[in-house]
Amino acid sequence: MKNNVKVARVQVDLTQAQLAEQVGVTRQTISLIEKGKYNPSLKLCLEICYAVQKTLDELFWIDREE
Amino acid sequence: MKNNVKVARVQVDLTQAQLAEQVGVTRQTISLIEKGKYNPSLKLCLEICYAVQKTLDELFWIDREE
DNA sequence: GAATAATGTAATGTATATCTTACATTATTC
DNA sequence: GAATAATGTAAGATATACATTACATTATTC
Repeated sequence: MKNNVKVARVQVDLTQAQLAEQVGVTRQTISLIEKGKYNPSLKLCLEICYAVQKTLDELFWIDREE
Repeated sequence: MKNNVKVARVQVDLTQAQLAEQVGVTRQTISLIEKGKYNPSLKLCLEICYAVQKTLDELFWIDREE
């Protein structure tokens, strides 16, 4: 499972801490999601999409190779 | 938070039990997700998309009215 | 290059997604 | 309409997303 959260976050000029605050989680949670170490909840994914102005499909996908 | 899982599942002619087996969870989990009583993990959402041949954006969205 | 901001990550605690088992209700089939 | 399939849901157990606190490392700014 992979994601584009980091790229999208930088594109809207947010730090991890700022994104975290906007979506209502801690900075650590954002960090772990960007690193692919968490399997985030749908609700959090949708909040992130809203904050970075992307769709679910643009941000998240299954990488069936790994 | 709302979803179209039930409609999409019926469209591909699967029962809750069949979809559950395909995505590797129990029937109860599918039932609760369709009812909107769970906030499923991204991984499970992606598995469901694959099974019912829909994209994340087609199946899941935030309903900001409720 | 020193100060500061941003990010990585570890330990421990909590909330909740999901499982297991079980039974009740509703829809479908003969 | 009786039998069966499909679905709803409840109780208790387990795994893990996420919080909290804290510190280390890396990037940025003056």
